[in-house]
Amino acid sequence: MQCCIGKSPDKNMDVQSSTSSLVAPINLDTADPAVLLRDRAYDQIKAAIRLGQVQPGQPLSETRLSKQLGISRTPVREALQLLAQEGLVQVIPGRAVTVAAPSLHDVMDAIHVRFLIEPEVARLAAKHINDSQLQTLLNAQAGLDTAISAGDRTAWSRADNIYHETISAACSNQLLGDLALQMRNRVSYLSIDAQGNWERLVVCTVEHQHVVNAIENHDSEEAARQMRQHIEAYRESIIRRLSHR
Amino acid sequence: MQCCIGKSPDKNMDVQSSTSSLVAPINLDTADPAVLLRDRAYDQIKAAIRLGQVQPGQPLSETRLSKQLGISRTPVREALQLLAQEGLVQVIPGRAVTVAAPSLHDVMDAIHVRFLIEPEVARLAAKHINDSQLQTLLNAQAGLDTAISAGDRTAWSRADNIYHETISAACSNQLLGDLALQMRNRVSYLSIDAQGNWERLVVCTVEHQHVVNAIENHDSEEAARQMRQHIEAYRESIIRRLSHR
DNA sequence: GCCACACGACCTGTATACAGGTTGCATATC
DNA sequence: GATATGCAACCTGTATACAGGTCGTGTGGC
Repeated sequence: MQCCIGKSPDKNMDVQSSTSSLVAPINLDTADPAVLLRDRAYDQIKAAIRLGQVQPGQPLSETRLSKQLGISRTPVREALQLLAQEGLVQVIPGRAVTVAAPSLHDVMDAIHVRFLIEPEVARLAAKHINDSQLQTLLNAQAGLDTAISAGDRTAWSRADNIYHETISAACSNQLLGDLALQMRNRVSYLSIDAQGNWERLVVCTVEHQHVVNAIENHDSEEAARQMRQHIEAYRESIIRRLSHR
Repeated sequence: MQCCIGKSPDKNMDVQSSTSSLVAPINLDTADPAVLLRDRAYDQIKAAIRLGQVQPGQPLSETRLSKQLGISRTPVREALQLLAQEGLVQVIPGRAVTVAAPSLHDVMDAIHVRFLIEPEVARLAAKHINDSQLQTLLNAQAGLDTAISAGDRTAWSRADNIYHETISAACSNQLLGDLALQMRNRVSYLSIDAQGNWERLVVCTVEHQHVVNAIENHDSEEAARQMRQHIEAYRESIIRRLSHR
């Protein structure tokens, strides 16, 4: 049961109704009109899911979202369908759209795919990365280190995103890179992952460093090997966390 | 330039206009109303692309498709966005939607992903396939053989689809299986692939048989190995065909 | 004969309208 | 008090309306 869904809606307040706003309204005046509303809605909803502002299983009503974003249902609906295709939301036809709540089996399936894909992404990145991308990657790694020193989970997560996005972009196979990011996004917002214990983040940062080192040395095989180890450790950390409950 | 696009449309014939129908209209009376129009539009458009009834690069106007299918633009638009996500059509925002015309580089990227994914699909299928799926697979293989004997390309293609769909379904990782099918669909409609020379189809059928044998014997490693060889041969056949031009 | 420009058909992106269907609550009945 | 039933709000799926923008064609000027 969600706190703000059963509430009787104020019919007079047609925009930004009494429901607590899970997503910020889109400012139609200042925003670049060339960017489609659909894409902006997509970004906002995706961010809300990734930040945990809406929980897995929670319904995402098109009507409500369109009011909160200050746009019509059409672009919201299209954004939700994109997210459904990526596995972040689940559509129950004719009934509801909810934040996806993948089972443990689903999570393991996604990790399995990551295990197949990401070592190859790292291998290719080590071969094809350019100077600017390498600099971004090194900065991201530095960001991870800093976040660990500062004990800042949010900063770590931000740097981690840049880290993965940079490697995916550097692999010279856009399809493969996009798939890698998608597989990651499929599970990264789940509490099982996002709130991983601090010790794991520390270890993870070291693993990331190993991958970065290999990429910096353009050592493809080593990069793939390190990434494989990283995914394997990630998989085991999730299994361990589950068995602890 | 398409033959029927520049034609001045007959405003009076509001449905099924003079444009030659690339997709058959959806019969709203007989069809199951539980199936969404979006999904039926998706199936029809996808089939038209896969059958080569619309060529890569050719524009797919929402308006025209909705008239041809006898439904409104909304479900057509949603179907096109699904297809765009799967890489079968390309959206040029604000301008047009066209049948995707991937470059050689794009094709090679997709094959690279298949090379990573499909051997694992075969490996898992050999482990997890059930009796009914195995029977379907054996039937599909028999269909391939029959089609080769009869010299029937269409029948071969149909059996090939069932073959791949069955293996993907049998791999017990739905995400992985779906990805495998998607990667295949991304290129299978291209003339470079679909009209592969006959000799290749004969060899391909033998390769398929090797995979089937391994799966039937539940020999995972051998299934993976055979599938790897199959994809590699496929890749080389495409390179060979291109260098012949 | 060639180029610039204006017009018009068409198309996409977005908003809104309409038609079922579902869900949950309140009331009535046993 | 527990269960059945009816109602009302809401929601999705689909259709339609509206607002720009794009592209090709045809005409006028040079």
